[in-house]
Amino acid sequence: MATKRAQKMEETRAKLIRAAREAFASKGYAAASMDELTAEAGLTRGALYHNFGGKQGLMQAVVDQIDQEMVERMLVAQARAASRWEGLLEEGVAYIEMALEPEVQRIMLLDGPAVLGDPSQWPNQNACLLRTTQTIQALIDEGTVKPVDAEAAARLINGAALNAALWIAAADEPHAVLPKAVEAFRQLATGLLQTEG
Amino acid sequence: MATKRAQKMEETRAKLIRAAREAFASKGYAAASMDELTAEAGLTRGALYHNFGGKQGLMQAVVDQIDQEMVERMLVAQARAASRWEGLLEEGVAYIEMALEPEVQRIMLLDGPAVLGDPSQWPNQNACLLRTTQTIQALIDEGTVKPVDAEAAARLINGAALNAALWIAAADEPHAVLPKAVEAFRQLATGLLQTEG
DNA sequence: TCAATACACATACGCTGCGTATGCGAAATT
DNA sequence: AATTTCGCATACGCAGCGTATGTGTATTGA
Repeated sequence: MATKRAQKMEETRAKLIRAAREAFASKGYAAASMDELTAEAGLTRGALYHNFGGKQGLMQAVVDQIDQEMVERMLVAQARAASRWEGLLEEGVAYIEMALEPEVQRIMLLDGPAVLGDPSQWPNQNACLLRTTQTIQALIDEGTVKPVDAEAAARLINGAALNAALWIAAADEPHAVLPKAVEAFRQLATGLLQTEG
Repeated sequence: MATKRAQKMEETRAKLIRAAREAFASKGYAAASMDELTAEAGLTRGALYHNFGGKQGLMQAVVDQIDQEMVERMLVAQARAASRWEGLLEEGVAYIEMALEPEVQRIMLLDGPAVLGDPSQWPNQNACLLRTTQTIQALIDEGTVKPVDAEAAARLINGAALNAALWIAAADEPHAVLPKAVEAFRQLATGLLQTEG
C-alpha cells in the first residue's frame, strides 16, 4: 500500500494547490503572499518549499492542474460535435468560454506566461495545443483542411481564441460580446477549409 | 520657451525609460531591481518615484513607447501593400516579425499583460489593435470582408499573429518556421473574405 | 539683481516577503 | 524497542519596494 506519509503528503500538496489557486486568481501571482497562502491552508512556508521548491514551483503545479482540466473540457466539447471540423470549432468555443472564468484568465492567460514563459514550452507540453494540432492534422489528412502546417494553424487558432477570450472577459458585458466573438471565430476558421475545386 | 527644468525632466524621463527597456527586456519585470536600473541611468529611485510614481508607472511608460513604435512600423507595412486587404495581411506579418525581437516579446507579450492587465484596456487604447479594427471596418464597408464585428475580428487576427510570433520566437530555428507561420496566417485570414455570391 | 519660493531629485528609514539553515516529532525500518 | 528517515515548522538574513525628509538649483517677483 501507499505509505501513510505519502498519503499525507499528497493531501498537503492538494491543500497548498487549492489555496494557491484561490490566492493567485484573486490577487495575482506577484501580490500573493506565501505566508498568507500557506496559513490559509493551515501550513507554513516550510511545507511549500519542501513540496514545490518555491513560489514558482507552486505556480507550475497550479498551472498544470488547470491545464489538465481545460483539456478535459475540450475533449467533451469535441466529442459532442457532429463532425471533426465542427469538433475543432467547438474546441475553440469551449476555450473561449473557459477563459471567461477569472481564475483561468488571471492564472493561465496573464500571469502564467510571465512567470513560466511561453506556454508552448511548458512541461505539460501544453496539452490543449497538442490536441488542437492533432485534430487539425487529421482534418488535413482527410482533405477537409488545406495542407498548411498543422502546428502553425493550431497556434493561430488557439491564439485567436485566447485573445477573443481576453477581450470578452475585459468587456463591460462579457455575455453580450461573447456571441460576436464566437461568430467571428467561426468565420475566421473557415479560412483553413479546403476550397473545393 | 520651455523652461530648463522641463527640458531636464524630459531628459531624465528618457534616460529612465531607456534603462528600463534594457532591464525589463533582459531580466524581466519582476527580477529587474529599481536600484540597479536607476543607477544604470545615473540616477536614484527618487527620480523614478517623482516622474513615474513607481515601478508600475515606469512599465506603463515603457509599454506606451514600444507600442507607439509598433504602430509606426505597422503603418509603414500597410502603406507598402497594393490593396487594403493586402495591407491588413502585411500588418499582421509585420506584427509577427516584430515579436521576434526579444524586447517586444518579453515586455509587450509576456510581462506587460501580467503587470498592466489586458492590453486592450491599456490607456494607450492599444494603438495597434485600434488600427487593425479601423482597417477591417473599412474592408467591411467596401465589401471585401464579411460583415462580422470589426473589433472581434481585429482581436482574433491580432491574437493569431501574436501567438504565431511567440511560437516562432520559442522555436529552435525561428527563421525556419517564420514562413510556415506567415503562410498559415494568410490562409486563416481568408476566412474573413466575402464569399463571392 | 537679489530675496523668496518651487520643485526635481537624493538620502534615509521601515516594512514586507522570499529563500535557506536548522530543529522537531511522527512514521518507517531493523 | 532502538534507530533512522523525512515531512514540516521555526528562526534568521537579506533584497527590494514605498514613503518621509533633506538639499541644491531653477524660477518667480519686486
